[in-house]
Amino acid sequence: MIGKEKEAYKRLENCGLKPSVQRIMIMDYLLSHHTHPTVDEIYKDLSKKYPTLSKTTVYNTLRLFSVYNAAQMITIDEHRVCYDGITSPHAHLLCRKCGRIIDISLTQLPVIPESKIIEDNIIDEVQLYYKGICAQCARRKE
Amino acid sequence: MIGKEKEAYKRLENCGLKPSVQRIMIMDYLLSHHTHPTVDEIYKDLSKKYPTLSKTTVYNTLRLFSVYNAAQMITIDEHRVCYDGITSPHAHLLCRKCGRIIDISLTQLPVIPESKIIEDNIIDEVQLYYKGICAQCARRKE
DNA sequence: ACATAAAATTGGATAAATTACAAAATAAAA
DNA sequence: TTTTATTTTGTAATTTATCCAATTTTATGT
Repeated sequence: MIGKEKEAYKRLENCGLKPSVQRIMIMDYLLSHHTHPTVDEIYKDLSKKYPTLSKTTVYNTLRLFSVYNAAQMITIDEHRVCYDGITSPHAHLLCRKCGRIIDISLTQLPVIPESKIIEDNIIDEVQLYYKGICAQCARRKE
Repeated sequence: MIGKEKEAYKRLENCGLKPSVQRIMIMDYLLSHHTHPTVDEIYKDLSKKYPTLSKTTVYNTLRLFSVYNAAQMITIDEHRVCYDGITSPHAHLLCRKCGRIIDISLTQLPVIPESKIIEDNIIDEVQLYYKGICAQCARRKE
């Protein structure tokens, strides 16, 4: 296993997931592409190097990651689910112009506890989504 | 037009939307069902009383509502989009047990501005999603 | 190491959600 | 009323995601 994949391997271990070739490959993709990729993007990219990879495996694996908190499932886009290898809390912005999903730091924002009881509901996951125009597109406008 | 639909009519007017029969019907449904219904639920219910209603119309109309801020589009559930006739800011909880979407008041929670510039990004919509177990299911557990 | 059991992956079929689009109906304007 | 614009409808097509049985890989016990 090459060095780059060490981190992926560790993440899987830490989350209690057996590190198969496919899981390492997919986790490594998430850790080296902070673009909030879709299943299809990951599948298309990885199947270049590993042609027997099944799309079902990509679906199953990413879902598994999100259940085991090894990755975040993002549902900001009504059309498709995206994934994020960064599991520390932060918000996401969907740009209505370019369609990209941008990370927004929570440092200046109200801190939202990851786990909490609110009105007797037991919360185990929080997602804060913004929609609008990203900084890049806002500049390009003029 | 019966009294119940007056509110729907007004909401459409206020949001700059022409009040057609279908739009009033769909808006009225949202205003009298605070269950965060899916397109399919709305379509199935309304087509009982109005059999020629097209599902495409329901899709188009709800999308229109969300663009004109006459309703909220909710993408907390990865499988389908839901709609909410309440446009004032509040959070949503998806219960992992019963699948319902529950409204969570923001009064005790950090206030999240509806419109703001964050790190040069222009924000025009905010969605705060929680996942976990709703109070009802949590009680039922024992 | 070998046989067996368990877990993970594969790929094709299938299902569900959503959109495209052109025709028909309705409403608005001239 | 005629014309024009808007809205609705219904079918077909697309996209996303899941099901499932066969295969492959990994783990377990002898």
